[in-house]
Amino acid sequence: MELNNRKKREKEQRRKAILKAARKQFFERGFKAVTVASIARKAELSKGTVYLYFKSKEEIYAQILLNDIDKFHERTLDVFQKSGIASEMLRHFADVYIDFFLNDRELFRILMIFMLHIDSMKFSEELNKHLIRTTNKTINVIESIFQYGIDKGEFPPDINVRQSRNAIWGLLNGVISLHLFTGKELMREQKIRSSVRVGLDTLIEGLTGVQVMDNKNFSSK
Amino acid sequence: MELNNRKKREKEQRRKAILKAARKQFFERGFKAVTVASIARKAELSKGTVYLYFKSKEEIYAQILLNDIDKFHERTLDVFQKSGIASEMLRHFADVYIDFFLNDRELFRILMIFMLHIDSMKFSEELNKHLIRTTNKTINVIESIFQYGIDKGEFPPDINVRQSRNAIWGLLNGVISLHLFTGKELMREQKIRSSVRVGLDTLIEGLTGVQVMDNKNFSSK
DNA sequence: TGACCTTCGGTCATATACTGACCATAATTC
DNA sequence: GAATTATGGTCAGTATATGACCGAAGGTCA
Repeated sequence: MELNNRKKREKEQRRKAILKAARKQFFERGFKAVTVASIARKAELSKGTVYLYFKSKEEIYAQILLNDIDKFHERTLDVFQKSGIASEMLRHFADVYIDFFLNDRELFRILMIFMLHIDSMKFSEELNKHLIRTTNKTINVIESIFQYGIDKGEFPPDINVRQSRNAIWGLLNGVISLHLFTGKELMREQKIRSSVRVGLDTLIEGLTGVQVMDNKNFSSK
Repeated sequence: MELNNRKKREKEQRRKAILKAARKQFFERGFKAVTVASIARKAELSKGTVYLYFKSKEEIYAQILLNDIDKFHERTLDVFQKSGIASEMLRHFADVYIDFFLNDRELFRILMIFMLHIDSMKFSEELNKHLIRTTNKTINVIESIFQYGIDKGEFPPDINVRQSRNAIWGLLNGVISLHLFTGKELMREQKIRSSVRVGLDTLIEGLTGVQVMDNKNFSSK
């Protein structure tokens, strides 16, 4: 049957309600501790109905993670709009990265655990692949920035793009992981930003030999 | 089956959607010209579904009319809150009456036709009874005000309450009908209010012998 | 006038959506 | 390691929605 608008709207509403209820619970209590029944209850649906919209508990989790990461990825694409200078793009990227994960620590924690212990996670092959692919899309943004810097003559043509990308990625994750996993959770946002800024500039200089101009105002939004 | 909240909410939503779609069409094009199919279409439901919520086209119409009148009746009850003086209550009643019908001319038109040509309307006995009963509830508010005036000593005890009530009711309907059914639809709201005011005060004086104080500010909202 | 056509209120068999008791299995308890 | 509990996933049963269909009423035309 041809679905009319109302029906479509209502289906989407149900889907959203399930995802919303699930997201809250997963991020509060972790994948394991949350039951499908409790998701259903919160979404004001029965368990059976949840399974009409998603084929498994894991699929719900997957859609939440992948959707969140996608939203993040989309935001990182802004860096190409805001500036024509590669080093500024990298700074902008770092800002977006920090913003996003400061506002969604649990997602970051999950992804970190995923990346660090990929073998021990018992997600399906399917979800693993998706997560890796989606994560890579984001990592590649960094690579693109370096490539852009080379093309524009801002960076020397002989730098190792791949290695540079990994270094930046590692720096960002390192600082934020430190923040999340050590006892230093209360480290102030501004502190994180400034340590990332310093590390970033140093790293860019080391990788490319380019002296990054000291623009202290840059991070102000 | 025990209906959970979501189900209840959604049922109410459907009902509201049908009534909303129907109300608009009935008041724009009249009872006859509107088809159940078009109501259903506007409410984004099928004709069959409309009949799950209402047992006939007339029942939909009935609920709309009765509900509108009930809302009106409720508002007229305010008169007992706002003042302890019967003549002011009558003025207040007139204000509410005018306000309501200026904002809902079609309902008024329908009721007028109903009252004037009750025999020619082909509503069911059921709806006729309801309409009359509901209308009477409102007329009785006027009667109550007169009774209150007598009890408080504001009006002489020997006035004919029933007759007074009918006179007021007639005055209000007369002025508004004139406005609606003659070519003078563009007569300004303020004009109607002032002609009702003058007529009302004169009528009260004639009926009760009480000189109504000339309080020109009364009607300001 | 009466045969034909159109329209529309109302019905109902079918289709879609939702539910929660149930099942198999894995975790936990004792 | 038997017994109990907890939970992901299934499915037969129920509730809700749909639109093709029917009959009556009114209109049209010869």
